[in-house]
Amino acid sequence: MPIHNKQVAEQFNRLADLLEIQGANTFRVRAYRNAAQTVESLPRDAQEMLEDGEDLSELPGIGDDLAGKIKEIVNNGELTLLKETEEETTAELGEMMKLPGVGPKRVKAIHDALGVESMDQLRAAAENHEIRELEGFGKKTEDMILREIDRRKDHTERTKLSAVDPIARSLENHLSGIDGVKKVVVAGSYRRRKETVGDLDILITCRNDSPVMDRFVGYDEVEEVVEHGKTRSMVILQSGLQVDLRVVPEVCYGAALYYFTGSKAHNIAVRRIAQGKKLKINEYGVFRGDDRIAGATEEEVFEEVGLPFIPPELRENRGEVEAAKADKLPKLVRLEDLRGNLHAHTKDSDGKYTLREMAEAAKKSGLEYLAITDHSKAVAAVKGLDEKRLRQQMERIDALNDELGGIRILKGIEVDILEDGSLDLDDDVLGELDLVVGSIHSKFDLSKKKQTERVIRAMDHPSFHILGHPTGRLINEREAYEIDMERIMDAALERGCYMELNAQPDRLDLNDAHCKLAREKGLKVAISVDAHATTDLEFLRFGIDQARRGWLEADDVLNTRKWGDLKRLLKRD
DNA sequence: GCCGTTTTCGGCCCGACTGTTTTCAGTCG
Repeated sequence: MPIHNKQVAEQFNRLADLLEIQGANTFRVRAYRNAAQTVESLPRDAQEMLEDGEDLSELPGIGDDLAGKIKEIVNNGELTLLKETEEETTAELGEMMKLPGVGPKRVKAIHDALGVESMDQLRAAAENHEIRELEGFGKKTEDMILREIDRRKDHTERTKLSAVDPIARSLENHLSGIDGVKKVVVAGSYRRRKETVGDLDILITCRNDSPVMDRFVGYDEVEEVVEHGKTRSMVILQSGLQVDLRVVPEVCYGAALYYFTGSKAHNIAVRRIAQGKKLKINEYGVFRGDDRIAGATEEEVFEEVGLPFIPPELRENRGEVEAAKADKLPKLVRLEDLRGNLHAHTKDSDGKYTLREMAEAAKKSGLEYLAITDHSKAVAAVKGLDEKRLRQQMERIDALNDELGGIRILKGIEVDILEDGSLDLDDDVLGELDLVVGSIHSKFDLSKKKQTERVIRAMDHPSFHILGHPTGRLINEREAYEIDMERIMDAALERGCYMELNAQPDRLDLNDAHCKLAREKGLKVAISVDAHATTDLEFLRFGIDQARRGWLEADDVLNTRKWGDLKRLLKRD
């Protein structure tokens, strides 16, 4: 049975929760949490790596013990230590710790004093006012526990970056307009442009007499004020999103921005380097002894630590600190580097606009080329094109290219990869196209081996160029299908095929780790919006965000090239 | 439990806010 990294990470996290309740060494607990994070962000399953004979103890934060435990989970599906700990401590206590305001000490106190072992019992104890009687607890804590139990159900998921973007922007506007406010910036995973965001961390600088904190907690969209302090406040918006606001002195702005941008793992790695130079970094600055020697800007902070500026998107402790030390940071691709888009639909299949409308929108947005890639006939539900309709569309594209100046429309298709790996259209017509994107839209549940071979067989086709949305995942909705990404990438390299980074904010597929893997292999990636409407062209920026998180440079991206150069790259022999 | 240009033992980030305290513990980020 395949065991995925997510399951390994889950077991480590559960174990960490329970150990914490038992009062285990906090650093031991942290070691499990760090390991969970490391494993989850690997581009390949640990199971595969083990099968290939790789030594997992070489991974950062994984020693002999944890490597052995990963092996145990992969081989047995479960971890003996976790099972034992769950028996000693009751598995559901770990769930209680996820309630905001309830940590290991309080769970243990409630459990020991009242015998509470489940969420239902916790609610009953709170409703019977048993909790407020405990030492160290009171009415407010009891009320909070009840409130958080109710909120828990609809508050578990992280929010997609694209959904958070407009919320963050209107908050920024609101705060910028308040009297005395100088700088406003959203830090955290939002600034790192992570595909999903847990909460918003906003930093501001302002005059001492600015009413910004009161105006923040009084913002229209605020549903609940969790904290309201002088330098820090926290609210929950009607959308369910949590927002933290911090007021920082101007001399500390850079240090605070750096600190609150994270990630935590990255910050710790850099702080270690600082320690080696007898420096201390915190949100107030870089200190030598009691002297603040930097802090007003992020650049200053990096300079004092002796590192070049590391772009926020890279700050995940995935090798960027080592790369910075060696002065080998990538020069990340930018939105303005993109010259074209290689995946777009029209009304001929499931797009919302005509060929001409899509072409004009692309031209207006400054693109030099746009590939029209409607669905093929297998996707009958969206009237996918057969050979005849595709040829008609190709003629219309030729005519449009003669008429329109300033943009080139490429004749393409998003052809279905059928279950056996064959393509859904005749070889002849595929050979006449400028661009063939091949995608999977059916049979998501094949075994990993079959799914992988299906895709490789599709890439054997001499007209195949780019694998569309390579894992099929939909963020928060559908898991990736089982596929051996490393084999797929190696096969693509051998055949002269490429990967798509689908920039639809619901997809962002390839993910960041896969992009990094592609780059390491020297496999180029197309950043494509998969546009179904003229307005979708805007989504290219989400693709760029993800590409940057995946360390991609302009040269690693197919569509940073002029059409003439791209055409040569697409030529297979 | 991890890790090593202070190292194989003894560190591992630390400050703000809240609620419960009457000087601080717990939690969070």
